[in-house]
Amino acid sequence: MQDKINDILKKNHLSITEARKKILALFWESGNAMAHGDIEQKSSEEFDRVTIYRTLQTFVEKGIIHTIPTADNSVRYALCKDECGAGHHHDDHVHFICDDCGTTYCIDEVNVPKVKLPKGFKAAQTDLVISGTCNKCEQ
Amino acid sequence: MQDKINDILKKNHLSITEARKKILALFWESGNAMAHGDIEQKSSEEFDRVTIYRTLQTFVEKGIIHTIPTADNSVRYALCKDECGAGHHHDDHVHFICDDCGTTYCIDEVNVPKVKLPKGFKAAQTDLVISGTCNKCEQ
DNA sequence: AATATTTTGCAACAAAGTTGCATTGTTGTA
DNA sequence: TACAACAATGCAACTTTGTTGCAAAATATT
Repeated sequence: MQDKINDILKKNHLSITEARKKILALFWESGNAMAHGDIEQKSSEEFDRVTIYRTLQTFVEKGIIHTIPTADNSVRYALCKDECGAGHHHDDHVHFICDDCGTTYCIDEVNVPKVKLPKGFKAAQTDLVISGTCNKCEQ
Repeated sequence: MQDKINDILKKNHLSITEARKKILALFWESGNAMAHGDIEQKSSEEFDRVTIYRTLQTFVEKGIIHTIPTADNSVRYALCKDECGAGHHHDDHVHFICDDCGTTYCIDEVNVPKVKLPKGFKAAQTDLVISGTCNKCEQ
């Protein structure tokens, strides 16, 4: 996995640093989306808060991760599909946020339907955000 | 309009106060979604920041307004359809956020398609968030 | 290995949101 | 309408979240 991570960083002309390797690895291990706070905790204060902010920002700019809209104000990040292995890039995402445990899932099986917008509106990105109860939290 | 506003507040067992009347009126006048900051500006610092936070929170709890997920971390609020006059309540929303001017539109003409989720996932709310260029910002 | 470039951590700051409590405003009742 | 009960507001202090500039450290380039 370390090789894969190095590849991604090289491909994006980024220096290979401890912080970037660790944070990328965290995304892989978790599988789900993570908020800044999650990363801060999971890296057990190994890196400065500022470094994490800047790393996430860099990753978003390079298209390695993407932000997920949430109704509360917590920004969450997840690996872009490109980097998930599927190998095709697109800007449409379906995400499921569990109201119980807060976990954010990327739902890849579902396609975002094309929406016909009123005249003059041009879509650049479409996010379908579904909240409810996940399969771990249902009784 | 003042009557309508009073009705809504009464119906929800809320005291009729200046702050609530003014903030509800702002939502009507604007037509679009508003962030906390917008409200603070538009009420020209008539009310304490804390009052605005608490009022918005109360309105959300009572189902008078709802939050809109956004990819940046700005929480936005909009009137629920119930209170918009359409008279039917549902938890599915289509919103358009302009990357240029930042305006958030509630797109009512479009229906959120029902999405089939993996086993064990139960949807409570579905938000379709589209970002791009609005009809005022296109050249 | 030495230099150029990039990244990091620190400090200081700005913005956003929260909490407790005394004061004020609103409501229901006599 | 006046009074008591209750709810909402404003203030102050605080926490959390995110940003910026700059020197020190790590990484890349030759």
